[in-house]
Amino acid sequence: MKELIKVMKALSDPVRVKMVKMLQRKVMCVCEIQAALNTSQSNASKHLKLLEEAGLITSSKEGLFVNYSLSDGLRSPYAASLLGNMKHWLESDPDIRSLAGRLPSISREDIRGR
Amino acid sequence: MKELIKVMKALSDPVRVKMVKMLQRKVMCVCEIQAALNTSQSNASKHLKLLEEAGLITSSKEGLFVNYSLSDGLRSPYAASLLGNMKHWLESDPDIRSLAGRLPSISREDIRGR
DNA sequence: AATCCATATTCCATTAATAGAATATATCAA
DNA sequence: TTGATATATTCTATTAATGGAATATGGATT
Repeated sequence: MKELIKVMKALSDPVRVKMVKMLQRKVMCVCEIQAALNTSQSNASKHLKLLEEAGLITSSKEGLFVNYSLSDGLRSPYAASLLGNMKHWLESDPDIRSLAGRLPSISREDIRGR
Repeated sequence: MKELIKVMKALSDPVRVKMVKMLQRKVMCVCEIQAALNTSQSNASKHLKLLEEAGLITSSKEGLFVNYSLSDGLRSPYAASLLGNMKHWLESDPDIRSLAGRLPSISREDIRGR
């Protein structure tokens, strides 16, 4: 029960849902996610932690960067099912479409300058 | 997006998840649900309202009673998918099994006396 | 070593969620 | 109409969730 609640709670926030939708499109580091969502660094980091604890995403270090990607779902059947749903959900949502459109122009190399 | 968040939030609380699991087994009125969950009347009523607003359950009046049942999911594709998942999720959860076991002995006729 | 940089964590304030008690509403019975 | 009953709503208090600023951590670069 607790595990299910954790996954549901993780997907109960617009910021985190947007993060999942972004990671469906590409692997991203924290600073890229932060830039895409136009939020604070701590906020991005905290939301990502919640998603990871729910088994929805995973992280791996690459030098100073931490890359986040969608989970394979092996850890949580709830996460696996929901990730399957999320793949087609919100694909026509205006906010998600615009966010997805901006993704190609967001790269870690460009971020510091801006 | 808002609609999805509403459904996810609705299923992010143990009380409401238990309500859904109970309604998978039989149609119940508020006082039966309240008795099964051993909570206050206002609490039961409020949680049910949330579930209904999310499109997960529906209600119909029968005299003084209000019967709640699972939604057919026509109103919200998110609710429909999640209800499908919930059908097999938590079937072996101890709390849910014990709750389901108690259901047959809970009837509106008996409640006032106890 | 000293510094820089990306990320994580802590701190603090604000808002949302939850619960029970009290009250309001509506329907049935006498 | 009066009273009883099931449910909904309001009120109030407590806890959880959210967000930004500040700080800590750890790896890379000089």
